[in-house]
Amino acid sequence: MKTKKMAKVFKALSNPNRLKLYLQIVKKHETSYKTNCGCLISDITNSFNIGAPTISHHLKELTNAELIFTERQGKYLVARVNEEIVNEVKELLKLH
Amino acid sequence: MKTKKMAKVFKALSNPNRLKLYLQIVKKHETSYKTNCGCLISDITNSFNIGAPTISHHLKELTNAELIFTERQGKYLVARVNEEIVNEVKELLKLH
DNA sequence: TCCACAATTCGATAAATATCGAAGTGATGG
DNA sequence: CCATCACTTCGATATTTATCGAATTGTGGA
Repeated sequence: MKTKKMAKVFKALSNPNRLKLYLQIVKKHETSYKTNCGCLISDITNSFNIGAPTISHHLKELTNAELIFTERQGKYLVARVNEEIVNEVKELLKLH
Repeated sequence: MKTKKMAKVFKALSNPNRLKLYLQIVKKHETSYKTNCGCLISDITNSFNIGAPTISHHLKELTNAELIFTERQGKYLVARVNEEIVNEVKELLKLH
């Protein structure tokens, strides 16, 4: 069932704060594209007016929907965009 | 705030049944593209195993997110896809 | 070793939502 | 007219969810 998986992706993007979070990760991802160094979450956290537990929760949702990958680098958490799934979304929304 | 509007669109697509509903409308839309005759809801309703009130609710959500337009034609309700907003979504998800 | 910092887990709560059945509306065909 | 059909509205309910503060874990630097 592809719709179910896609619905999950849309749900992950359906909260304004979480969408903003995702877009930030995308943006950082682009900025650091050559080095592929990913995106430090702590940088983002400070620019949001929601608490760290909530950020953590949102990241888990994004990860669960396979929109991002996260990886621990020592003290910090690094996020990377999964471009594959974005392409699936665009494919689904293709109009003729 | 564009993210808020887009989050609403994603929320509208975040329920599996509602996504399926939307995709059906898209499909019918394509089928009847030349005649631009839109999509009869009652046709769709019968192929879903959820009640009419729920369908009605979902249609309102899709309309509210501006993903579709609906129009009454006598006894029936006709739905049309708003291609404009799909393009906005694709624009937002554009990776570089 | 201990402190400060980044992030997670836990428990709680208020708000949103998907779905239903029953009742209501409005158009059509007999 | 009246019955039927397509859809909507209403009221209820169970589930999900966004967010918080407090406590916890784990890492690196002093």
